[in-house]
Amino acid sequence: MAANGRVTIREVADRAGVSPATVSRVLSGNYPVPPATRARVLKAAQSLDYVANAHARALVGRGRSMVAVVLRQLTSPFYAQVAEGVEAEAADHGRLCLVGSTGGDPRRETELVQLMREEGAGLVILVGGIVEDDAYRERVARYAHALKAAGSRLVLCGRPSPDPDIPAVVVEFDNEAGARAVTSHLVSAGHRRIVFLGGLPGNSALDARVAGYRAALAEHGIDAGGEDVVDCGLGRGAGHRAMTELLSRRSDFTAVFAGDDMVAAGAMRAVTDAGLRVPDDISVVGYNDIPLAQDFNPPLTTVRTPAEELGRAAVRLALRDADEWSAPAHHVLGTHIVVRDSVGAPAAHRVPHTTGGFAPA
Amino acid sequence: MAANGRVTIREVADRAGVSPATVSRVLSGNYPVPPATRARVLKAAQSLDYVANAHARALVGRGRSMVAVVLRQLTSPFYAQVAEGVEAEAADHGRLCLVGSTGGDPRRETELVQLMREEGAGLVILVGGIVEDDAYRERVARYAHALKAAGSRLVLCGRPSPDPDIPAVVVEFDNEAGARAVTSHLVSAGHRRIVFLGGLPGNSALDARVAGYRAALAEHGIDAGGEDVVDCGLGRGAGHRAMTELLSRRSDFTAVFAGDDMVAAGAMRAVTDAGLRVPDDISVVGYNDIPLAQDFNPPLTTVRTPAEELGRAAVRLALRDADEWSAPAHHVLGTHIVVRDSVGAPAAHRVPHTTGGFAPA
DNA sequence: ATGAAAGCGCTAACAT
DNA sequence: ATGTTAGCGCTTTCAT
Repeated sequence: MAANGRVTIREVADRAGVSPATVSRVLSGNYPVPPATRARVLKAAQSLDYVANAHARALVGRGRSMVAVVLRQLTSPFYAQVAEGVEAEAADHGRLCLVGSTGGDPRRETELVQLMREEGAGLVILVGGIVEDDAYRERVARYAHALKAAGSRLVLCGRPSPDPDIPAVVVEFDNEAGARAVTSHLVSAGHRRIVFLGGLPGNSALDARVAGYRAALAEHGIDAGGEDVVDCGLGRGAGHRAMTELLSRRSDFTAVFAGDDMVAAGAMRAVTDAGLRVPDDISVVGYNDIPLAQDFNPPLTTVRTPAEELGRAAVRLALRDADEWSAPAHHVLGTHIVVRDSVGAPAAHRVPHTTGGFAPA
Repeated sequence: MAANGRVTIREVADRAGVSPATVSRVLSGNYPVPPATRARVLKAAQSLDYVANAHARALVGRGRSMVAVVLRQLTSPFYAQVAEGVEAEAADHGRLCLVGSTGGDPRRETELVQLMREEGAGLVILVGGIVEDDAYRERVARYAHALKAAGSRLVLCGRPSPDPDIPAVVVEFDNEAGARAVTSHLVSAGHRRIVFLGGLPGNSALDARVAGYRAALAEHGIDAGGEDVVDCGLGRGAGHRAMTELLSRRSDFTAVFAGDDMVAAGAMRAVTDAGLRVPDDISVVGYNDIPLAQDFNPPLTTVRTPAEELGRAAVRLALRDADEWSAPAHHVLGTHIVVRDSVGAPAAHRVPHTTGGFAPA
């Protein structure tokens, strides 16, 4: 037995009365071995409960490399779905899945990419929108080139490539189209004053949603003052706080477009806390269609983004890409709006008065 | 450059004009090296963008082993929280985290444990309740011994050890106490006929909750017929289906204790669909206190199980255990009930009539 | 058909 | 202070 306690191929060989080379041949199965010896070796391996040492295999270039996912957090329903998709597709390809969460800290992200490189991950998947500043662009370019040099691939999942020339596979949603669709839905229901809750300037995903929201408004000839997007960021808490404050300051809007479903959850709770009702007093739409969106009060009208498929596509494309030595792929997945009960006609009593004494934080 | 494209320690050595051993010494930092050479080596490594090969390190026994989590699925809010705790604590110990989901398939579980063994994971954490049959007990014993033989540890997280003698660390909640507490809460509110929705015979966690529920009822001198626990299993869908059916068949109960919050979500939706209200017509309590429980309609009274702490404790204890070569640890984490708005007084119009024509499925 | 030997990238005695 | 050597567990020529 090896020093660390693991059974080695050597011991199996001894037990079976053959050389390590022969054991390797039957275990790898890529070389013809007479059934008799083959059986003997297999029996020896089984009785010793032998498991191959993945590190040794990797060292000689025979290991299946791992798929690494780096995300902000696992407990966000959206990220969890993406991670699940990644894991499932990785499993389908016989790969193990390494995860790391950053909590949104760029330093931790760099550290994780480094660790994944040490580990020889074949795919490093960065998931979720982030604020795209110069430092970020520079970082991503570094990751991509370093990974490529080592024969691995960087995958940007749910965020655009900062530069089309960096060697990264990107898979994302058309956030702008989705946002335009829900906004139009709100307008069709009669709403004219719609606030966007949950902007995060610099964040690619949110910026695109804001752009879609503005585009839809413009299409319908509605003039949305800049003050109609509240940059409170994401998360249930942020939505609750921002909505509470908004309610105390303004009464000129009849609908809110939440940056994502968690923000919508917080916002709806704030509406209820204020003694108002959704959708009678205020309509709300969200984004992502997390599994529990149908259990909100009322069930939430939102945009369905196939999160699990995003994760699956990330590994599928990157793996295919790696096999074919082809050019970096760029895929965008479609989204669609799912109508439930959180949108109604605008409340008659909430009259628009453009001079609402409101100023952006 | 190595065949696979990675920069090796050899190249760094050449570039710095020293031997590989010297490079190793400065990089590992566990051996005094004069500042001058040290700087030279560091510069060379940096300019070559060298990253150590974790496999080579692991092979010589110098790698930090990984922490592996095996769970049913990542998208369950409860499991996601546990996984997040595991990842966080692993990170705090400088360990990377490997995940695998089984979808509840024992064969996949075995396969994953095997892969984790190949990978040399120092900790293999099995999370979540399962149905405990003989095959399961036998499997877990095998895992535990195999892992121990290789110097690793098996951790049972949120499930009891099938046998106190197997070398596994176990960390779990006192499900019975938690269930007894919420049940008592319901009884204190005046409820006498409470159905338990979401039993799953053989599943350790659910069985314990059912036991706690029965114990509380017995304490209060209430005779719960065996027909008051509905074995519909977990998940939102199961809860919705079971509750819908229950509502169509019986009207003699005034409260339901859902096996977990997702079941509660489905059940509450079913109540609403039936034109009834929570808690006016029927009171509902859940289990786990997932983050969105406060956003249910109405906010859910439930039992808080510190899921993230469960995950953290799993790795903390197992790592400590491994260091000290001490005996297998067994920890149970406390839970507490959090009161929100889903429990009210029993509806006067829902009169108990014990002969409800109801028969268990 | 199967064994012996070299080597993957790294670290740790053991020299010098 | 630093280089040389051996060897971790495995696969794979190259012999036999």
